[in-house]
Amino acid sequence: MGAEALSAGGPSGATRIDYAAELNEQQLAAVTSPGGGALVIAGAGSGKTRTLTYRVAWLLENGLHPWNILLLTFTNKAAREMLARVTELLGPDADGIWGGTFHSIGNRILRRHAGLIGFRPGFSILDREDQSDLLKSVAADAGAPVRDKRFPKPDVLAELFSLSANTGRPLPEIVHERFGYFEDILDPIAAVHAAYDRRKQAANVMDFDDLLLRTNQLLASHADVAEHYRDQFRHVLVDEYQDTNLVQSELVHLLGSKHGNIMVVGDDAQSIYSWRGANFENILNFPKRHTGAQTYRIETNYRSVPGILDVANAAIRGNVRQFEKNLRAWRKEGARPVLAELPTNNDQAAYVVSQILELNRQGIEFREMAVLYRAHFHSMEIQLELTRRGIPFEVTSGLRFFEQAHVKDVAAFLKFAVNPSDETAFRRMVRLLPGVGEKTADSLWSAVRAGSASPAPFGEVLLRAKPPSRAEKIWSQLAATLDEIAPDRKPIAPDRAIEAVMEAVYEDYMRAEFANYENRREDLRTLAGYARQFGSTEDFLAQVALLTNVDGTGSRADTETDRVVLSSVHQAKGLEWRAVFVVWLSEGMFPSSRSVEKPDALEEERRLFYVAVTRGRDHLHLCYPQIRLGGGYGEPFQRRSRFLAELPAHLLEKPGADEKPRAASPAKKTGSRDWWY
DNA sequence: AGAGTGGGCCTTTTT
DNA sequence: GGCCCACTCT
Repeated sequence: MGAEALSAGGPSGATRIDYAAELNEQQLAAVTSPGGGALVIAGAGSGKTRTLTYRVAWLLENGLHPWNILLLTFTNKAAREMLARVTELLGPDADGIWGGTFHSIGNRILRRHAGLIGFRPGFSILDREDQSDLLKSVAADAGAPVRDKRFPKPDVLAELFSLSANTGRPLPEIVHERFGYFEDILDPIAAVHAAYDRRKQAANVMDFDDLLLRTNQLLASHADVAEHYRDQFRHVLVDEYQDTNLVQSELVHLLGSKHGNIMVVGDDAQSIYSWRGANFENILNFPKRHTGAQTYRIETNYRSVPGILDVANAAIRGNVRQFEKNLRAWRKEGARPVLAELPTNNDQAAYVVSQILELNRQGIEFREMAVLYRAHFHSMEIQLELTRRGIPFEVTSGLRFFEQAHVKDVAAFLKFAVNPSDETAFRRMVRLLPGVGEKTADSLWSAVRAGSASPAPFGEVLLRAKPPSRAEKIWSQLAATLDEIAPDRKPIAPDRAIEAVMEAVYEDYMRAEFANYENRREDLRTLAGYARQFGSTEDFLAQVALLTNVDGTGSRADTETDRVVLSSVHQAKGLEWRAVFVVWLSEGMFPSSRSVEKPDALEEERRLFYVAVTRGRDHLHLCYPQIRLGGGYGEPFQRRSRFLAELPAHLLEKPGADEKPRAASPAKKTGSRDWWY
């Protein structure tokens, strides 16, 4: 199946890429797979992205039209990188591939056919914060006991509903399994759930989960639409398959089943997102689901020195449920990983920083080094120490560009102008006005709601509501602004709309509200510049919702680029550094105390450790403190992580003589455990 | 509505 | 040790 598309030879004639020379044998086998189901198990650092991009190039060179390829990724970053690399290989011949995140592809399909499932094409997208805002209002209206301390907060509700959506399992099951303490209030929770769905439909808004669920619903209920896309996508390729959830694998199946050419690439050993619904079974069961599927393994690691890979292979051995595999080192020699046991967390920080300085003296740039940890608060002392010693660093956390309040505020005006049923946007917008809080926003919305669906000018519609006297003047200004950015309800270009909103109301607001007004104004200027490339405000808003990345905006880009990276292991996936420090390898930290009693969760922690270890190219330091100082809660005495205990001792070295940890108490390991508790 | 205070809680995160 | 939330007071 599908092979007929590939055998004819490309219309453009001569092959330009020498696949056999540029790929190793295992990569080549996957790249030139005849079609049908294909599972590519790609170990860490084995050239997974390379394989996938060459596969796309190979398909195109063999005559497939770009339009017939669907390339699904998990993140925007991966999508961009992949498409850029294909373009690098083939140039404009690659234009027209359907590539992107699951959500963006869902969005693209739904924009065309939303009408068939009770939405209108101009629907807006709720991000997590919008979702919480709406849920708060829905819960109150649905008569849920929100004043009861035990009733879940909007964020928790969102988590619950999302987990149910992404795992395809009914709410009661999710509650029973993960939120047992809510079981006796399941009824009101379910009522909120149902009301939330109705409210979204009425407001013509979708949350992130809807972009997947509704796409599946559309394809399952409208055979003609499904057939159209099934025809089109002769080859479906999926990256990071181990992180897909049930809904996503369903979508892959719905779109790829006609031609059956589905290639999924992933590494079961790096599946670290089950807690948010990823289904590790997808990759384990792929061969069963797609009978006749070929399995390809790519196991040569080009990244790390052999010593690091020995540790990685030993680390993952403790897991039961996995495809058997063994990373083979391509590199021949290098330093052995170091096990650094430090007396306290402060010593740990001092050790890491002194090692960073030492490696820097040896010629490794700061940006080539990373400190990885299980949870963000583990980085505290390291940050202090780096600051103290004047070493530049960056922390990969915090708000993303499009999640910042001022960006979302301005977007709310545009959202409402495009979709006047969007009550979340309306609420956000009016709450910027003086004297308007939650209650007033409610009453304003009920006054405006009916008219907002009519084609009347906003000036007229908003007149029906009575704002607090303090806000009367600005109220008419708001109406005028809305009519300015959507005269006759037709939105103008997004960049001009942003400028209009800033000029009319938002600049004044920012100046009064934010100490860093200048920076924020600069952000919005950047946003307007970014918006210029979009044909319509609707497209722009969909992108803003889906693309939560900061990069590419860079208005306030730090000039210092040589910085040590501090990152959670989750966020480090897919990246690599010459030197990697893994800190807080103690029981209860890594693995997290919440996971130690659940075997599945513990296996995931172990995979996480595997991910951490395999980020390092030349140097790896595994660190843990024996005593935790200064921490407010929990046990001060730390025990070495079981993940370290599982490693054969000969794989690890003691810290080098020149940078010995300060206190030298030769720690007793076993036998003295009772002493700790 | 908004500022101020005390109590409880404390992974990981993309879209 | 610090943040977020709920509650109180103005």
